[in-house]
Amino acid sequence: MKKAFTKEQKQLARLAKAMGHPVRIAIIQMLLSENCCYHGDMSEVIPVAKSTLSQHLKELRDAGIIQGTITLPTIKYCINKETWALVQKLFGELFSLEVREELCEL
Amino acid sequence: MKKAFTKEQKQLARLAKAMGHPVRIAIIQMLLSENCCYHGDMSEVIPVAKSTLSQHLKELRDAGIIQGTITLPTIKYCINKETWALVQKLFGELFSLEVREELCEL
DNA sequence: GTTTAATTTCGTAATATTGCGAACAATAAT
DNA sequence: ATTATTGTTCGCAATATTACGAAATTAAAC
Repeated sequence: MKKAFTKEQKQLARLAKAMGHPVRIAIIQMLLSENCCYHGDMSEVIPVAKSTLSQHLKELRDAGIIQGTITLPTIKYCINKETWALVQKLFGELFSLEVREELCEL
Repeated sequence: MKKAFTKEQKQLARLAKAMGHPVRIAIIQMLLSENCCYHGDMSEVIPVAKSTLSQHLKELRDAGIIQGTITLPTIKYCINKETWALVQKLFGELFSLEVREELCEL
């Protein structure tokens, strides 16, 4: 029987997709290791035009993975802790499924 | 200084991207829980046309996450254990970076 | 009030993704 | 030989992604 996708499948796919680009991985790593930083900080390190960086920041924001606080003229970005906890939970659940040995030879 | 992306950033992005669709999450979950199965088995459960399912299987194959063995007239799919271990390692490294509390209020 | 700084939004182009049904393999069964 | 069975590939259309520079935004600094 065909079933619609579960909420968790959709969430996981959404979050994985948001992480599916080197620029966005770099942003996430930077925010995780430095906790908070600004567009400009990231722009100095990540090899992409500023406007492109903005687009990637927006996608991570839309996925809920990061959040920004306006402290004009800059914007401070950081990881959204709730969403990040969800990311860890959902991927953790997937990783907890053990790959059985027996049946999987090529 | 702008740096090119590291190999790991590119790998992680590639793998995340491959997981960034509900159909592909469903495939991965099914292969993890049943270890191996056939296109037909998945087609009965996953709400998408067979040709579309094939495309998603191909993408997961191209990313190295799954592999298929031909046992005509069927093809048996299963998780690629090496790649799956890499997925766990790379995401694990990302998750091991703790989100610091202090600086991240909205 | 004009300039400066930091970032986003707009416009645009190139490419990629997603989805479907129809047509195509490749073999087993009749 | 013909017909099922199981998947894949093809052709096509709609939409989304990625990228860049130029223009717009917003408020502080002069």
